[in-house]
Amino acid sequence: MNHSIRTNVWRGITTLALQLPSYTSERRLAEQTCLTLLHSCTTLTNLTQIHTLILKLGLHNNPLVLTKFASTSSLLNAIHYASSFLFSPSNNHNDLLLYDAFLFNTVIRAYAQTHASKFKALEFYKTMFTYGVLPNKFTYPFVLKACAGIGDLNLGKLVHGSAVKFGFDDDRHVQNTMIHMYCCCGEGVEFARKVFDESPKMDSVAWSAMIGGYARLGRSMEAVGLFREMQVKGVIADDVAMVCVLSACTDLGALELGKWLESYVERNKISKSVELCNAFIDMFAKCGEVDKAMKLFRQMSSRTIVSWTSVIVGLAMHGRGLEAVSLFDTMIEQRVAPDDVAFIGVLSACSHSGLVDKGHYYFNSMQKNFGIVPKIEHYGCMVDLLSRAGLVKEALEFVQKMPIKPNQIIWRSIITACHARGELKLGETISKKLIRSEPMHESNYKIPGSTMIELNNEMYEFVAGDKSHNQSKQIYEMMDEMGRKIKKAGYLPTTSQVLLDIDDEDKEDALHRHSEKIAIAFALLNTAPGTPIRIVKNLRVCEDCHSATKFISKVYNREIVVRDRNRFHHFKNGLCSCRDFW
DNA sequence: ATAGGGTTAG
Repeated sequence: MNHSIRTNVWRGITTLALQLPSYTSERRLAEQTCLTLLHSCTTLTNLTQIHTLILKLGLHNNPLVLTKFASTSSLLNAIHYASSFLFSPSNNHNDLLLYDAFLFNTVIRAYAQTHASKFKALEFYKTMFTYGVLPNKFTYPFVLKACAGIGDLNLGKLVHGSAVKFGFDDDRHVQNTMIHMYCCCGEGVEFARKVFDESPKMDSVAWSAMIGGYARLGRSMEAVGLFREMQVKGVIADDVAMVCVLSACTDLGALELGKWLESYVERNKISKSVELCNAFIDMFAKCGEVDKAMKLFRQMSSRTIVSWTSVIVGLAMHGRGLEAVSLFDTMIEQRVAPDDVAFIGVLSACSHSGLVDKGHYYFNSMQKNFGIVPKIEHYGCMVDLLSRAGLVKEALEFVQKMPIKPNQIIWRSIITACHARGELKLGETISKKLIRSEPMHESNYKIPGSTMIELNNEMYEFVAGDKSHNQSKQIYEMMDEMGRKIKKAGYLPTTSQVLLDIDDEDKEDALHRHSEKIAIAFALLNTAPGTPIRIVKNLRVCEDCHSATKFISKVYNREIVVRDRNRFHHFKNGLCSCRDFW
């Protein structure tokens, strides 16, 4: 129905309804009228009119009308209004027939999908028992979804127990939501796995719930492993399962796997939903192939804000800030409304490419032109932008003027800038303050550095000084050779970033054993000459590794693509795409 | 009427 027809129908039926006598004997007509009205109700004003009408016609104890009222309210984000009417004392509470499971399910569903009211869903789940209404098999997916949103394991177990008690735990939908719910509850994954393993017939939904659960927790290897198991079991993935496994693949930086997944989609004719395309864009960008991501983006027939943001963030990560910014401008020209995440993307693009004025412009425009209130992340981007550009003083002033309390991330980007700019005293002062106010921050320095590399469909992970690999001997010989060759080419070790209190020779040795050098040696040993090497670091690349990798790319004539915690470095012929600005 | 999904500063 188009808008004007809808409005006319609305007017017509309203006129008719108001002519009905109160407590009309023609209950069916009154009921039908109300249901039709609710069906075409699109505004809150209409809803309150219908409310009045329901009372006038004495339909406040008609379950059919009440349920429709609840679901319409839910669509209009007004479930609170509906539930306070439905369960108000003026409604006849003694009439138990008034409420049925369908009505409660509608209310529970509405609250479960409303962001801030998951607890309300559980409240109504309890309320249904006090009214003597028993849950049915449709009740549990809604309640479990609310539990997933709350993320409380004990609550989840309680509802699980309840579902068992009423015999709904063998329902496929209930089981699948149960898996999802447990995956969303901190320590619950193992419980999810138990439900998953005990399910007699696992469909694609169950697999995606479990794979997605692992992926969200950063247990990407397990996610990919489970996807492989799924293929062995002969279950064909659908687009949602693909999104789940792709997010794990993206996390691992496993480009070969990503390409294989792309061909899997083609082979199995999986529908290319917007979400799936977005996941592919993100994967290609974060596995080192932004151009491929751009190509996919251009081919998409319809895009969402997430598609734009993914490709903007992707370009930014590769240091292609100008392209990212111009894409953002195109997006605005095409009247796609940016959201807060899109602004984080464009601001970080400015930051990584030193576009200070542009950054200021976007930051100011987000509130002025788009009514988006900047969050701590946006302030963080601005501080980072100023800090990286060497404007440490301006960054500090910005922090002092911001209306939000700065967090550790913000302080750390200033400290990093201080080190880079030789403002050691200032950096130290801030560091000391930070340690005093947030003693926990030390834990951040204790994450061990590791580097991953994909080779022949296998992921290899190395930590500093790693000797666990069976090629270890050759790897260390290769590293010695690398060291000799790059020194000859002019490489000088940068030992200033080594924090340990040891002498220079040992410091050099410590650098020499950094995980990314091990991974590069491993790659040089196992890949064909002239082919690109791709590695993924879990931390920011250190200055010495950055310098060494530049030399390695030249001496061994290899393109080396490094993804670190924040961004990409493309090393080629002795130079890096970040132009030493990272 | 019911289940699983994408982008986020360093």
